[in-house]
Amino acid sequence: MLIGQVADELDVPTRTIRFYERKGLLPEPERATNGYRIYDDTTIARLRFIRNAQAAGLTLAEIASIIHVRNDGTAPCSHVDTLLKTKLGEIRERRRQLTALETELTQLLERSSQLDPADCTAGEICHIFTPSARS
Amino acid sequence: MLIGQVADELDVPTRTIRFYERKGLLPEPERATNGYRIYDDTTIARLRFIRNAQAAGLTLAEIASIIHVRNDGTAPCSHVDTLLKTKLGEIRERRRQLTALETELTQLLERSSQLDPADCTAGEICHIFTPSARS
DNA sequence: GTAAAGCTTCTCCTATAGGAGAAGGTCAAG
DNA sequence: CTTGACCTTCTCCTATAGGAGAAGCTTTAC
Repeated sequence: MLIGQVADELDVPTRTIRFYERKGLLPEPERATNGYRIYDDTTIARLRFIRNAQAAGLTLAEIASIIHVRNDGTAPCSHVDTLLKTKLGEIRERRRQLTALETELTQLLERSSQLDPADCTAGEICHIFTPSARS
Repeated sequence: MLIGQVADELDVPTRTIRFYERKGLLPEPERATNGYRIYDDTTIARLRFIRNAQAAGLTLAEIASIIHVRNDGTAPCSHVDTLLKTKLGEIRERRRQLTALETELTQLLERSSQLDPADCTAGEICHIFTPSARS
């Protein structure tokens, strides 16, 4: 298959396939005599794997690390397990931050609804952000 | 004050102050005869404002837009209010996504704990991500 | 035979918020 | 008079996941 056919089948831009190759996510493909890349079904499977891993929130660098372990001849399962656990921790932490930010924003909006723009001076730019002195 | 003093007072790198100036977040300061930037307390206030707005999750571009409105002579309160509401929506959406991702990851990890690495074949890279056929 | 579509490589660009280093001018203290 | 600390501008680099365009082959179709 040529790159365009692979691209069509998976609905991925050809640019992305070359990009993955540069990043080490796809092996260097064979070339036809004219220099065109030639792929087989293993590439399709590989691209599907990448997509699944991305859906789990892994970055391309992390996905690449999985592939490298596999290329070393080892089943990357335990590595994947570690990655997923770490990722889960990151997501929970990020979610905690967003929750805090949501609270903060809600308070600012509440505050905003009670302030009069006429009281907003140039020096503070906008008094919605000015820490209130109320104890 | 010279840039280093401002930097020390707010615990911000001097590079960041120049960076904000380039981005239009700080006005071009006066210069001493030797070319050094000279600041007064309004700059300190401005930097505090930027920090508060950043803490509310606004990007520097959004903060710049607030400052521009203020520079046009208008109280930016309603603009800020709109920005904050939009931001709140974004945060909620992002949080929803993260929640979904957390569920997905939890399931993958559950799955991982039940799979045997010995069954993981090279073609699929790692079978943890292989969609299970179980109905 | 020519036009369109597909392929190749090259380089730069996007947004985000700065960080890093180079090369040089300036200023205060010893 | 020199050293160290401070300031100046310039340019490139970080991570993320590609997107965009240029210039040039090749292949397919009419």
